[in-house]
Amino acid sequence: MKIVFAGTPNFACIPLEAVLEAGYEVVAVLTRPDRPQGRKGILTPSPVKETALLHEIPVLQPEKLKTDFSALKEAGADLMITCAYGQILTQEVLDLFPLGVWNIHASLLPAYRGAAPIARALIDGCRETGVTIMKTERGLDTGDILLSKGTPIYDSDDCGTLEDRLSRLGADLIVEALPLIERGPSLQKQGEGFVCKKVERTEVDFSRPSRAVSCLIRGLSPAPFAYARIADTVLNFWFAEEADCEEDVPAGTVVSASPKEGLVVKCGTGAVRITELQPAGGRRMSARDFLNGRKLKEGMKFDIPRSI
RNA sequence: CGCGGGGUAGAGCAGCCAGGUAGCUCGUCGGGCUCAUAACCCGGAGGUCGCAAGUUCGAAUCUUGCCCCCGCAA
Repeated sequence: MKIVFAGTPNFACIPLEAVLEAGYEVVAVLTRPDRPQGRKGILTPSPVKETALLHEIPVLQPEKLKTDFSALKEAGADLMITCAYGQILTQEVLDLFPLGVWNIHASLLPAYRGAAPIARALIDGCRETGVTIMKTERGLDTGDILLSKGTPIYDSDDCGTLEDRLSRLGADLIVEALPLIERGPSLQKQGEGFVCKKVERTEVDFSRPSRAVSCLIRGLSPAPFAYARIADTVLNFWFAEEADCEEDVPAGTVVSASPKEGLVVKCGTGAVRITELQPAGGRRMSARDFLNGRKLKEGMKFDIPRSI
């Protein structure tokens, strides 16, 4: 069975390697074109491309798949696996594969269809999410479901750790799914679901409840980050946990700023303890290290963004 | 030429503008106090001040060039 693997970000790398390790013949990898990255605008290949090159698999990266899929056709694969590829597939492309196109999606469909299911589930405070293998159709993640598996979301998770776990889960599931697909699987239709939007860099609104703040921070870490302003500077937050707070002070007030107690900020209800952060121009550091520089004192107040 | 911050002890920072003894918080090591401690007190070790050249009697500090790290924006 010849397979094309379509994917772009890190999330797709482990599934790709799993498919290879399981002994399948991946005849080509489809990924988005190299993009300029960082301050210097260096042209950077996608993580999936790097993985493909490592395994000496031909890489296809059309700017517009919609009009430029001749190379994909020539690959002559029986089946395509998609995993966060990043371009919409047309019916013409879907029809290229006798055994169909199958998607690895990082949510328990039909919840969290779309762009940023992992971050969104975390931000929304979900206690569980998962991975779904389903048939890729023209609709946005609406195809019939073949397999799915859940995993708990812990308070110790951020988007990075959760993505990593889901990526491994997706790898296991796709390896489990391929034999089923060859045999002609039975599928389950999706129920009523919803689409989630891409995540953006977001200013923390400390007037919200502590859990909402903590989930936002963790959901946007390690990118694109929840941030806040204080004392004429911007802090990116890498990690936060909920904390107790008896004090009756306005939301956004720094309740504790000692290396021992950590950086505790009052929220609308409760408080959060920022444990990992990054000042503008600086490296990521523990709150302890940050506070050792004595930049913050108790009683100072974070800006609260205007109502959204 | 997109905008900007930074490189000083193991960590996080101050000192630089107005050149002249290497400072703070923490960690670490040793000692003390204590029933005890992550608490408190005393003491110690630990630094090519990113690199190079220049100015100067004297440079972390001023000048020039270079290297590296990072935030925003794309």
